[in-house]
Amino acid sequence: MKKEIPKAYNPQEVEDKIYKKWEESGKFDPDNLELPEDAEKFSISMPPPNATGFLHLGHASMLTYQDLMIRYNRMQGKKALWLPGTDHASIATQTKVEKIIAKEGKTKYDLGREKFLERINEYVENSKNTIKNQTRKMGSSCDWSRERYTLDDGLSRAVREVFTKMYNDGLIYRGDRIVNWCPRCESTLADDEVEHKDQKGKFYYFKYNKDFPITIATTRPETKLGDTAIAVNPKDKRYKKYIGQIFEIDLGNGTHKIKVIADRGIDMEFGTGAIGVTPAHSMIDWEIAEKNDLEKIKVIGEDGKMNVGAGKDYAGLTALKARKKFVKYLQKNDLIEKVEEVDQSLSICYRCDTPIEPLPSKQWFVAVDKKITIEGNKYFQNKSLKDVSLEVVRNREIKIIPERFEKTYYNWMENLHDWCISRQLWFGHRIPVYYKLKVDKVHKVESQEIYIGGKLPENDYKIANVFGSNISSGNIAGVVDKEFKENEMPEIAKEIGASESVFVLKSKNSNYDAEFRFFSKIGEETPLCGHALLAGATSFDKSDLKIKTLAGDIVVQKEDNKIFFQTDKSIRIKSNFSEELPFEFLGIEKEEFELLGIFSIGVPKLIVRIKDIETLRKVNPDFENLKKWNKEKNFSGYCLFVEDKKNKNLVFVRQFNPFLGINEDEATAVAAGALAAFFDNDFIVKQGTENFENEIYVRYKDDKILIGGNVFLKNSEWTQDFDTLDTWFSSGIWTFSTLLDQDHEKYKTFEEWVAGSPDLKKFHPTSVMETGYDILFFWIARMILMTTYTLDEVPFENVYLHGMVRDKQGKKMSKSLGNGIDPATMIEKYGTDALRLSMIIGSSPGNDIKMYEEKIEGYRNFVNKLWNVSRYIILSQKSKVKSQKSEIDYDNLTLADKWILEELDNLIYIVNNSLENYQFSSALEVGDGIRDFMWNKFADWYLEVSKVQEKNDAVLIYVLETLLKLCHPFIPFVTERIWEEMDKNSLLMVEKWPEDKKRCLELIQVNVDFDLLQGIISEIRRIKNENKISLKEKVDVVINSETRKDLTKADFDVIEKNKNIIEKLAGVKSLEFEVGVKKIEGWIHFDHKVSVYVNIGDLIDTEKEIEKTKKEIENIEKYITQIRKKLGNDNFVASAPREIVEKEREKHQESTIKLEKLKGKLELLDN
RNA sequence: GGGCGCUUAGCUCAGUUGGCUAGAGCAUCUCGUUUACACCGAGAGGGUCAGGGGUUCGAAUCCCUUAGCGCCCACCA
Repeated sequence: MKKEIPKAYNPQEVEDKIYKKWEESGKFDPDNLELPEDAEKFSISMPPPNATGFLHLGHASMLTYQDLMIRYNRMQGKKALWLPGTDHASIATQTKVEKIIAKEGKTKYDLGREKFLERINEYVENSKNTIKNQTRKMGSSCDWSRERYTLDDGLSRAVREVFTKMYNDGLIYRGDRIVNWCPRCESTLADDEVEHKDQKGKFYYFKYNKDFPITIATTRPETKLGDTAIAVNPKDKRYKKYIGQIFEIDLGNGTHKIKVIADRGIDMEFGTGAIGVTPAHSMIDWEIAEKNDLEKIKVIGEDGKMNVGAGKDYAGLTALKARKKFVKYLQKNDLIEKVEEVDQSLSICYRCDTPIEPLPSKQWFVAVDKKITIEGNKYFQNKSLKDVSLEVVRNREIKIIPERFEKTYYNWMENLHDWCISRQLWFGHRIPVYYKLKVDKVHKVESQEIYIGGKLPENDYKIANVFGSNISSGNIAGVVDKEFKENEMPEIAKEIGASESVFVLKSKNSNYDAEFRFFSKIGEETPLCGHALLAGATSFDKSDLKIKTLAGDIVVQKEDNKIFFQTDKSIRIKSNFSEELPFEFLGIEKEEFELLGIFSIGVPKLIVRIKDIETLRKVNPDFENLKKWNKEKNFSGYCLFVEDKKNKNLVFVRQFNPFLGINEDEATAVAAGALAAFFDNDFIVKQGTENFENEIYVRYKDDKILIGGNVFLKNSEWTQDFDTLDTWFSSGIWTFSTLLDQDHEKYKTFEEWVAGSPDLKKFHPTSVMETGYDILFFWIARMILMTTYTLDEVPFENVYLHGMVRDKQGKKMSKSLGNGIDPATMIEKYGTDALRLSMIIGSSPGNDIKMYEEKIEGYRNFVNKLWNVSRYIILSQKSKVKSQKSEIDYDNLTLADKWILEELDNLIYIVNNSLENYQFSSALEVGDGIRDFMWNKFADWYLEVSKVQEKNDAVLIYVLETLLKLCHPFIPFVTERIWEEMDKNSLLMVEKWPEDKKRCLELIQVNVDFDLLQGIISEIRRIKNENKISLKEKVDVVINSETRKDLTKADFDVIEKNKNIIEKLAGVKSLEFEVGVKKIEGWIHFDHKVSVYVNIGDLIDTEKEIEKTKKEIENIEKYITQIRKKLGNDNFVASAPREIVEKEREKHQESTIKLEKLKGKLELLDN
């Protein structure tokens, strides 16, 4: 009764079903493994794939290695947990979604923060599902019930808790420092998120002006507009005399001072030996400036374009254009000495390849060098994060495989600078810092009250809104819904902590609709206030307002959303004022703008709406004339903006203040305040620039407003920091945040939470962290840093680093090169098992692996071979396998049985050994691995023999079962499927892993004997083959030994006993053996152990055989000479180990015999 | 500039304290549709272990050096 088993293994039909079966069994969850309490744990935290896009071969390889380890350990009876998840990957995901919406012609500002985040979440949901499905496709036996996402509620709380803890321990601080800024992402980057690209560049040698005594050299002339010093080496004789001198220069952007300073770090050989110090736009210059207390002039803005600091000739230009312009300026003034071509490395963003601008900025940092002591902590006793992170690897608490990466790790860790963790991205964990303004702390940002982590306290006072670029010049505008009393206002201002404040009060005085007070300093009333007007005007429904101010009465008219003002004192504004606007100074036609309103802090300004963005770009003011005009009209400038027709929320504002000179911050504050007031706080105001100097984006609706890094408070609530945390901050706590009890609300404190999380106790530290070496720094290092600190234990015991997957040429796979292989396609074509094998075989820790389709195809054959081996055994069973409980009868085994059992035992040992040492490839293919056993030993020899001798089902089944177990971690699908076919009512996945029994007392003899059989069979086959005799054609064979020395009685017994095997496998008609025969008819060949005489008459090609034999003789003579030389060397005999010498002697003897035989053969052939 | 790695058969790679005439798989060539498998079987050919030097009784393996390739780090302004 034969079962139907397909001839070829068909993975497509099998894999999904098998995976479902595993998943439904619940055995991916270690709690369902029915193990004793004290069973050893084995846990892996799956490196969370980015929640973006698809799984690529890199993921496939990672999943393969981890699944392999998990399955191996699970079968060994350990509590095996593989915890899967995904990472929100803020910068990568946000960039991706930005690209997607760009195809729709939109930017994130078009959508606004909320909608944009919705879009991202939608996208993430989608890719998470894709990733999960593809992870399943790979056969990953991870515990889906414990799946996590970095933005999960629990994980997010963990982030806040850790942040707070670090803050409280003084390890997190907010600092004003130079950071890496990506203009495209509009965000900071950590040092290691910056990549470098080699580039040709020009090296300009020039002087600031004709009389300047020192020439400097630079590749970025445009930054020199922000120079405040020249640094030279103190030993440099050329410049010594200038050190300490201060020069005044003007590069066309106003005068500033240049101080000549000494710095030992300056290379005298390089360039001119003098460098222009640009504190705001170079990391090293920043440090020099810090040391020397230099002024820092910012000339490039967050958009990567020159800002007002560079002067009006440059403001708004891209750095590149500004460079050209500045070089032209230098040429015109004959200041350039020479220009050289040099190789330089350009810093680019690791996510979008945009060149990085170093910019000064206020950001949050993790202090890595600060030494702290935590009571009762085994690591932190006057140690820094860096100290401990180094220590745990140095003392082998964490082992990195391969070891050489430890050096890399040390090197990186030792050079680590404070880690900038704030990002100006929208997607991610908001920094858990809340700000609140208070009276006595209002003057400096540094003294803002800060609330870290957790929930906010109750509101304790009320402000209508606050605006201002910095607190010292910050403004508060409010509508106070109560009767105005003469001396009340200063008190209110004090109470709410305004440094400058405006109040609009509803008046009961019938002459006025409102009254207002503006306080330029606390308690000091002043007459001017544009925001007040706006704030006030918008607070009333009436279209005509009469407002009382200290400056006089103002009439406000609202018409079609426009507001017109008329005052009797400071400004005369008519409703037809737009006619009077100096549009000609702006370089645009009058139809292209309209007056919208007026506002002011000190001096009134106009607010003008421009028709569209294009028009706004055209604006090119004539400052000289504007200045004059302003003076006449008592104006200080304009605020121009464009309202997006489609989306009312998008507004670009451009501020001109030719009268006072432009102060970015103030302009921002003014515009922001005005607009916020005018539009009833419907906007977030974000300082930024696109093409214009001093422009402000009023970008989207929210209840929070950010102005130039400060907050715009509404309703006096605590306001959370707008920035998000570096993605790696949350990844850094991944190993334990995922194991914390997700029902976290029942724990009040972090300590309680940790104590109340059983999984954490059970599975942490994780056993192995398996990942690519490319994220050693990004991730591994940060996990070590964060976990040792937070939990007082390491995140993992071992780190296994795999290499990158590359194409056949060794190139990185990438979409642009089109050389990528899609794992899904490969799985479709060849099956997951084949793909997995192609990942494992030929790979070694830390080394890249080359991947190409032919390789995968090759391993499909491997899988199929196993399938057919099993098919044969299963089909050839006399009785059903199911009831096969019969033990192997060890007393009744044939030579082949014994041989295969010993070989199998040896295989178990090899596989175990390889896996324990993370040598996955060698378990399978290298040397005597699984492949060799399965294919070359079991299939090619044992199964063939078993067709000849009486079948020993018990042996066949035992070997197959064991083989399947050994194969399972590598190729889980096919093995499980075969297991089914064997009618086992169990899952192979949780079968017990084989142990090598070391029962091989007979091993050596068995091997020798079977080797003899194989040798004879191979020899006969070879002879036939070389003489073009079909294997099928039966020949007569005589096996002979000239002397008893090389072929014993026992050998003859073996041959006799297994005669039928030789006859069958080698195609032999009659087999005889003799001793001492010198010559028989026909043809002769020698093996090293036996001589085989094959009687095949005339069919031999004697010439060829003679030649071959001669060559062989030559070779062996050479070899013997070598050995003799060795043995003749007294030094060798004296100093080499005894067993080596003994081996050499044996070799000598054997080859001498062989040589004699070969000579005999030649003699026979010659006849 | 500093660090790490690689170079072994046409290709992909093993070769773990230095000791089999340096091994696999793929590809090549020859023969073969033998009732598990042509996604197969039987056999064969193919390497100055990148070059040079050194240590050693003995080097693919350890040291030095040269060349080529690759990667990482770094503030050459």
